Amino acid sequence: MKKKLSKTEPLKTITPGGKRDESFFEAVFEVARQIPKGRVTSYGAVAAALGAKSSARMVGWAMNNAHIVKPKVPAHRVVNRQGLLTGKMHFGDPDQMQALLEKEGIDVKNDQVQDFQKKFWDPAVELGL
DNA sequence: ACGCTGACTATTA
DNA sequence: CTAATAGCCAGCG
Repeated sequence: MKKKLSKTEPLKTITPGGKRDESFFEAVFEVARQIPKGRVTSYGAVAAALGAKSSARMVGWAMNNAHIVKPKVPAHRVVNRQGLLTGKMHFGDPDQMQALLEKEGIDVKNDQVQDFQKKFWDPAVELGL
């Protein structure tokens, strides 16, 4: 992270509070909200469920709005393919993500989810896709 | 309008 | 095993 002087609020096209733009984000948020407590998924899995498996980055980018939109999206349940908490630094407090996961019964060691594959929740399957 | 950056992933060396 | 590279798509200077 070189430097983040961007004071400007990211993304206004989503118009939080006034849902109307059915963008890629809403789809991501919807899926992310379906993640059961005590489960985790990956950006690629969500992207794949949306039909954009190649655009895992867009999912992560959408997550950037997750803590801005309502209702709040459990972005802490979304990790990378390795079960690594890559986005923990975006929660305001890096420890918040891990704390939330552990609170839900997920073991996290060194920013990595233990038994990730066992706790993995695939939206493409669970949602009947 | 062009180029850089990014909460990713898979492939190749 | 780890490191580097390409593909991805949208926002921002």
